[in-house]
Amino acid sequence: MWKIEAEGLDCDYALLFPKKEADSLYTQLEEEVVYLTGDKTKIQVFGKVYNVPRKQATYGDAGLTYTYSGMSLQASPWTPTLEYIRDAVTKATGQTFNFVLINRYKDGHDHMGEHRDDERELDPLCPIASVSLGAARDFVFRHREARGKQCRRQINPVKLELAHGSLLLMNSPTNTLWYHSLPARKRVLTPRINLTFRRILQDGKK
DNA sequence: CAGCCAGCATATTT
DNA sequence: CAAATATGCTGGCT
Repeated sequence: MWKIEAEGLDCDYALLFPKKEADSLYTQLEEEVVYLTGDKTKIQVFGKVYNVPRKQATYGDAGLTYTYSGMSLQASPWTPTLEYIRDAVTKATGQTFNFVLINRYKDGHDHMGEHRDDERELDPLCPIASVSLGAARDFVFRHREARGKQCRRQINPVKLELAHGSLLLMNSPTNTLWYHSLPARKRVLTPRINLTFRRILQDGKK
């Protein structure tokens, strides 16, 4: 397990699963996970509607709802594989989670834009655990004050590669001060499944 | 070289 | 004010 640190950024990175186990978890998830369809695959940004450039699914404890970008997503009940991964993350980090957002990037064209995980129902003090399975992908952090043409400060972005079977733990206050993204990588031809384990507050108020 | 790719600023309206 | 988007531009690499 090693530390990734910068001003206001605090992450831990580790290989959680050896290759063989990661392979079988990946295969099981490809069979088990049911991704969102219909309206839930659309997103509205700057007044325009787009198809989300990846597939998404939400699992978690009964009754939990996760809201972002104006849509409300209900958690499906945990599958055995997801429980297994969740418990492995808890064992490695000492943190407990009641929800997981799954993003599936079918190849290097699928991606995710710059954002922070600052939803209302997330406790900003709880870390978010990101498990990667499948194709390795680059991952980029940028400080919020180092964005835009006339940014206040010059702070270098932090880049890393998320490997098959890896765990990235994003600790407070990383998610408040830094944006992160999964840029497109046209040369990547195979899928990556990413699971971000979170703790959602029951009565989400911030 | 030409074509592709990556990085980054910007669009626009709720 | 800020946005889990795409696009257009620049500059670099193959």
